[in-house]
Amino acid sequence: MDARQLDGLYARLWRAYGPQNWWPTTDVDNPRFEILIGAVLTQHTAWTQVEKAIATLRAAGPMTPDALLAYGQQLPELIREAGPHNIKAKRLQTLCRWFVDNGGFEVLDARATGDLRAALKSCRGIGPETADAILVYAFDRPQFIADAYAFRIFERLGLWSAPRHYESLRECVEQAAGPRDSQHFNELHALLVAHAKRCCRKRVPACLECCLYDRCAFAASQHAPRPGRAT
DNA sequence: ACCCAGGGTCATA
DNA sequence: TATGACCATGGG
Repeated sequence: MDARQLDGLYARLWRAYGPQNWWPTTDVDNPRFEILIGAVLTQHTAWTQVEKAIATLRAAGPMTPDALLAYGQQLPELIREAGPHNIKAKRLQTLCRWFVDNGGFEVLDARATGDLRAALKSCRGIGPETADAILVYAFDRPQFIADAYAFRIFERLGLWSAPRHYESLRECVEQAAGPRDSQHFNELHALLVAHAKRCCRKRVPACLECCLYDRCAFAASQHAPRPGRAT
């Protein structure tokens, strides 16, 4: 994967889907903290479910780390609709404890990206992808989020064939992208998710409605035609 | 009745 | 290091 291929993909995604305005938040007072919560809640869980859990949390009280910690053992019930809620309640409270103990945004904003990333990952339940999502959307750091959608799309475009190792794809894309603004990675990830949801579903292995085919919004793409298909 | 979702951890071998 | 089980609710 080189810069031309990556830029070409980005341009086609942008043309097809336009600005995604991520990360979606509902809290006008402290949207940044809500991103941390949403990043944990959305682990292996549909975003529609996360919205419900966040709405329940907001109805219960302020979305602050202290409030979430104070819920104690009743936090799981408040986020019940977000998939594995018992585990996620613990992860949220671990993250809240870390956030408070490390001085909140005021202090965290001053830390170098690599250091901040390592600190986030030291929390149980915060893996590489969740850490990068938080870095991009809550801390405006330029990181590529190498999620399952990214692997699926890059594989189907012939831009990735190695094993699905998170750091490998992240480094490869960041290398190809070159020096970029956080907004670029913000939009790139959101566009990949938008495209995956629209026409790269998991159960369509041949990618019949994906960008390799004329019927898709990506039809004008410049990548090589599919083998066995008329040019 | 399945498969899947904006993952991560832990126990095995 | 590399799989598999597990979490657990709701939509397609």
